Amino acid sequence: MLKLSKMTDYAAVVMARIAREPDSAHAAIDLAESVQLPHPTVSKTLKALVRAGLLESRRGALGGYRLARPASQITASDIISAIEGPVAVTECSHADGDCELVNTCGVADNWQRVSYAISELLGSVTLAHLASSAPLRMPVQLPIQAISLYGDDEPSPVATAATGTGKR
Amino acid sequence: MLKLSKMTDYAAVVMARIAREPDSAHAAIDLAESVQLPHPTVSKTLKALVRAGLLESRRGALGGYRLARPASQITASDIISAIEGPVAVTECSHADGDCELVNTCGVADNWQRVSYAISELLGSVTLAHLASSAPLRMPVQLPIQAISLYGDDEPSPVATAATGTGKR
DNA sequence: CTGATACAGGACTAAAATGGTCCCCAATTA
DNA sequence: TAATTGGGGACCATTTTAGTCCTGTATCAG
Repeated sequence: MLKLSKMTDYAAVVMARIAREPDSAHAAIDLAESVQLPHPTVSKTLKALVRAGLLESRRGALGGYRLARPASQITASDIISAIEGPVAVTECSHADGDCELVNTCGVADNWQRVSYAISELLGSVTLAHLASSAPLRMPVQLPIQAISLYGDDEPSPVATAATGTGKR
Repeated sequence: MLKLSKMTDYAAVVMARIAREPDSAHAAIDLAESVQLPHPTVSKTLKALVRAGLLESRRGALGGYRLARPASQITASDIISAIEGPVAVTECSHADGDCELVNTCGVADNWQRVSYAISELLGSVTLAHLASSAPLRMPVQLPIQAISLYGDDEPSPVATAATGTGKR
């Protein structure tokens, strides 16, 4: 399925909800009400988003949550990472070298690149996009044209970029 | 993490292994040996790949598995779907209308498009690519340029395409 | 025809991840 | 000072996942 967890799903919904009314603070209980989800669950999600630096919180009466930065500067990738950790398709996509099967695996490098491409894609979708009711236009036949085999002699610029990314 | 399951990971590794030697039949036990994974597990994975139509099997002595079609015509998306079902980022990405929160959610449509884009991306990576030792060149900054907001009045071609896809 | 090989299908178990709840504490404001 | 609201983490139930095993069936060699 390559599915996001429910918590991440909730996070996106709640973030979008806040993004549509960015100038006021939103109490967890109100958000829970407006998205029709149980309060404790929403609350837990919000805490994670604060910890990840995507939301700011204020306690006390009149407190609540608001975006830490404009919705156009928060990406789908940010939200996903906040809840489930860095985007990586396979265990070894983040290149820590702790997989003892690297030798017999034979696909690790290429998975890493795929992972990187997905990560880029998700990084290009902002919360402003998600919250918008105007549909996005996604690159329909684009990937097929863009992907091509790279010469053996020529070092791939993507390879180095991808390797440098996946810290954990 | 947006992570594939281990079984899917194994599936990719094993498929790649077979793809590198497409003209002979490969017994499960030999494959298990060569990728250093337990035999029953590899066997289970292979069965699933046969059921999905990606591999053909033959029983008996001299039997084993081989690709059902050329490696260039098997995609990463095929392999993932074979093990974990159709690629979908969220529960509602496959548009069956069985999510009672659609009204309060507000992001379903856009997640569907993201899901579709990822699916396309994975559909453009073939087993031949994965098995190749030559690194792929992935579209590094491409998605950012390709994604843009779509006018409200103009119906998005992607929207219709995506909706038609996610049968289960 | 017989026996060895190798896949098919599915039951089963153990371990881990996930979703969700609850409680007590700290900060803020009226 | 009291009411409100988030912070942190413990905790539990359920589901999912990974992995094993067993019984059956097709194929081939001799």
